[in-house]
Amino acid sequence: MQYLVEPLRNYYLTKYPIETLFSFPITPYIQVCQFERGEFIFKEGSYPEYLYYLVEGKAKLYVTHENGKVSLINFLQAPTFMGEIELLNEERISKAIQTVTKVTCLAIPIHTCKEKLLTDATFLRQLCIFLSQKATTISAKYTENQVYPLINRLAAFILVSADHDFYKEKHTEVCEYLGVSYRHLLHVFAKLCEEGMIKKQSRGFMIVDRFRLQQLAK
Amino acid sequence: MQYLVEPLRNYYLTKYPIETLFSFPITPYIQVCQFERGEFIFKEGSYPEYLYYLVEGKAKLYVTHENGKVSLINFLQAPTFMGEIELLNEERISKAIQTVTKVTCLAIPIHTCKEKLLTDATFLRQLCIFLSQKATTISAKYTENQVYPLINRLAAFILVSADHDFYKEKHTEVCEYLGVSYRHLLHVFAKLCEEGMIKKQSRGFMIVDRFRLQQLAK
DNA sequence: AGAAAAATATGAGATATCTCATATTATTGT
DNA sequence: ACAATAATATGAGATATCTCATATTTTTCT
Repeated sequence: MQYLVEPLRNYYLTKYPIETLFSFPITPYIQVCQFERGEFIFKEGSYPEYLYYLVEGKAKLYVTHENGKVSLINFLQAPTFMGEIELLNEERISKAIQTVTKVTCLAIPIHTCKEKLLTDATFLRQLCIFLSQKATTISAKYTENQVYPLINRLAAFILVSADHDFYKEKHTEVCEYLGVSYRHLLHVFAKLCEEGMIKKQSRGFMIVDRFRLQQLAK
Repeated sequence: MQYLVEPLRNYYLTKYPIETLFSFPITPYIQVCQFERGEFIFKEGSYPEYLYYLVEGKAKLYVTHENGKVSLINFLQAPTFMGEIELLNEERISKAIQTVTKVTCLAIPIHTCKEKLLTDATFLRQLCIFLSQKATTISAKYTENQVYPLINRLAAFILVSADHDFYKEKHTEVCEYLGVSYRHLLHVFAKLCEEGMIKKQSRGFMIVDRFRLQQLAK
């Protein structure tokens, strides 16, 4: 991870104006930082020093269970806060965040800003909206996981993540996200191919029958 | 549902002081209302008129899927807000809330109070804390659902919900809460009995080997 | 460029969970 | 008190999903 200095710092602050989320001038407090692909933004167990606002790149939020299995709770994409739960509850970090691509964040130091933040109605309102949407998304995802078999959820996932009818996500990430074993994920991919809805290519799958895929996804 | 009048209204307002959650005097706006067991507090699809604060009783929050299955997302117990997500996002209600016992709520009319609420830092901060805890609870529940088979989760559930080593929850509710079929829930109860960890009684189960149950629950 | 690590692939067998059918018992409303 | 409704119970068979083992290919690091 590295902190950006001027003029780069200012470039990002201008490109992603964050002041509107606060009722006081936040810019002087903010550091702009970049994480390499694969770096950890938060590790389970520590206390966060910054509240981050992700502006570029993609990261994943996950938890490691006692039995060693990992659940990928969500992919995080701009714009999103990270570390807000710990800010509110003075807790240790219970979920790791690791970048998937190079990531740029605006970092608000908790030590110096906490009091200001927790009494700022503008910020708190934004945070409420953000948190409520997060809760809604997560609970929707998991109730669906529970009620539909993988073939339906995978059809839906292929549709939302394909770009120009071409799907190329990593199986290793997707099986954690959808909460199934790697093996089973491949079984179901094979089935969708057999049924002629998608077709395997060198580095991904081509959607060949969008209509039937949509029906499966419901 | 019925609204309580004085002196009962005042009795509840005194017993459950809610003013501390706001920076302005909220009491004049509040109605106290009671729902009978089994009544709906929210039905999917409508817009809420009140933000409720549950002070007595127990309710369940659930969602009905397109395939007709129902997921019980969470049991709601005092103290908790209901309808806060719709207040923040101006959305239709996407999750039904039905009471499990008789329920008493403090009801804040959205129509008259919305602006005041959404600019009140004290309230917003409380709501942020509430929402973040809700998000944490729900995501913990579902990631566990996904990673542990029912026998482990049921062991844990029996331990937390038993009273003096006696478990007497309704199977019909529990299978929805744990996200499995009724049939499968009973299979696993039978298994725990066979293994001698619990023992069936006329209207519930007695815990007879707490230690092994705890090991299963991990 | 070569070694190490990560991702992909596939088989075989086990098990967790579901669907549907049907019967009995308890609870609730009138 | 009785009818209606909800909850409990159990069997049989299907299927969704997991575990483990192992091989190949691709990507990353030095």
